[in-house]
Amino acid sequence: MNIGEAAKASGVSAKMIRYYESIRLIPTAGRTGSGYRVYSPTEVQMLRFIRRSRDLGFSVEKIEELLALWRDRTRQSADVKRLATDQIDGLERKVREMQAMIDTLRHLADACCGDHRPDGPILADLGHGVEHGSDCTTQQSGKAVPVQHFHSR
Amino acid sequence: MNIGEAAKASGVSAKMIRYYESIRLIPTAGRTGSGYRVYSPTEVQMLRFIRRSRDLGFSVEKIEELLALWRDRTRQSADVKRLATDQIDGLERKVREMQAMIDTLRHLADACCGDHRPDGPILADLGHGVEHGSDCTTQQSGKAVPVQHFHSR
DNA sequence: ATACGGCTTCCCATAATGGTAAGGTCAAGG
DNA sequence: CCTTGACCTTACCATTATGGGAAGCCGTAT
Repeated sequence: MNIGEAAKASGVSAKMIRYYESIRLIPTAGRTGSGYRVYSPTEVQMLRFIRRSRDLGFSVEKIEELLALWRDRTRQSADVKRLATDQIDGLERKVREMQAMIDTLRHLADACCGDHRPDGPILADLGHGVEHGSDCTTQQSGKAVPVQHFHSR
Repeated sequence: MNIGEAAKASGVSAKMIRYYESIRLIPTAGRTGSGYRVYSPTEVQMLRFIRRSRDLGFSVEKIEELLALWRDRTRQSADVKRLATDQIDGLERKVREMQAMIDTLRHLADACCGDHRPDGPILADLGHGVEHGSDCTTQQSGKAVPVQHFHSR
């Protein structure tokens, strides 16, 4: 199996397979005489494992741990469970942060009539913080909350 | 006001102020004779506007639009409202995706006893269990859902 | 033989931010 | 007057995970 076939079979792009090899997430692939990488079904399976883990939001760093557990015959399911619940906690924290942003934005949008007046409360609020007596105080201390930014893909 | 004071007053790091200038999000700052950047209260206010918008999850690209509206005296509040609701929609979509990940993970974690048995269902599911003889029926669609990855900061 | 498609490596780009290094500047104190 | 320390400047590098592209080799079908 060459890299293209392995990519199709695993759902991981050839580019990413090479990348995973370069960062040693996966072992160095074997080569044909002419230098083509070759993959066994076992390696494709590992790629699928990685792919699925990425789909579940695990970072490459976490996947390294998961792979170690996967390979380790002496692993204990509690270890795996801990990784999973940590991941859940992280995701839930992010969800809460985003929900807070949504609440504030909805509050601002509701106060904005969407009409043709030359000024709405949103920009004023953004510029001056709390104004108009609005209680957009979901914004806590002066310290910034780590924020995720999203680009549509 | 030099860059350090402007940073403190706006909550935007000096590093990021220079970055915003370099990408032309903010106009080129004035300089003292010796080359120090100087900031007026108006510019500090713009930085605060940016900072608050970032806190609400707007990308720099979106903030460019918001700033244009902020500066444009002929702006219509409907335009601002549209940006806000678009942002809400994007955030909600991401929340739904993450919730789906959480559900899947919780399902896996619940099925995992957290005990000392040398194997749990999580790894088998992630890897499609080929190694341990289970079938591949846990596999869903081959198409990936766009996924966010989170690093704790 | 030739063309096409797949493979290789290497370099570049993304978004937003932090870090570091080498050097100039300013204000206070000896 | 000179030193010290805090602050400023630019420039470069790193991060995460991924895609794009070029230049060149390889394999197969016509």
